[in-house]
Amino acid sequence: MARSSSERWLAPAFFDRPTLEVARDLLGATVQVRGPGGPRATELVEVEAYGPADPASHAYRGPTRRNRTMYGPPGGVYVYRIHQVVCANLVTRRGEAVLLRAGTPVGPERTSASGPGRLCRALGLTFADDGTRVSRTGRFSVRAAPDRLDQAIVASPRVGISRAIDRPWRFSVAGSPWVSRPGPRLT
DNA sequence: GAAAAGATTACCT
DNA sequence: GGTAATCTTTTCC
Repeated sequence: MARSSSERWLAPAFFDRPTLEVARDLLGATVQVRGPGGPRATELVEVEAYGPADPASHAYRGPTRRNRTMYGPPGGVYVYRIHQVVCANLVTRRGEAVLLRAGTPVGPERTSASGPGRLCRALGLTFADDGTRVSRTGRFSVRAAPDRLDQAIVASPRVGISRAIDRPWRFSVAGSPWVSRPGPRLT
């Protein structure tokens, strides 16, 4: 699916595509979360794909209590906890998802969204959001990236995993100051 | 039922 | 650059 107008909200069908394609197309997209204090939004600058037959994926060993959302419909929001922090993914095809790793600062406070835990905290996402679905008018919505990104997309190894560390399935916007450390590989 | 590991972050030297 | 915090899920016995 090609990128479309900058005002287009992504429908669940957008996520029903190969995970690597979805991951790349999410760079530059805007994630918005509506909450009691008003909507909070960030423009994605870094994501990671967790695909099929992927030893690093939470779904590698099949459905479990934790990863059940990954087996739900495309466009689902899979939230998991790690070390007192929550991280958010968008479900693509069955058992696959894209981890949201970093975005531009959020709100007038310019709260940091650089890093998967900080991104969730900045948007006000909690474990209670696990299992919700992307929708134009709901709590969690995603607006399409511009037709053409100003900057190139960089592929590099994923962060913080111990298996399948060779797969370059981390995608980031080249030169963005908000990409989480230690920064994308330059090659 | 117990133990280990973890898609992280903050703070230390 | 290294490590502690901190706790749930998973995995193994």
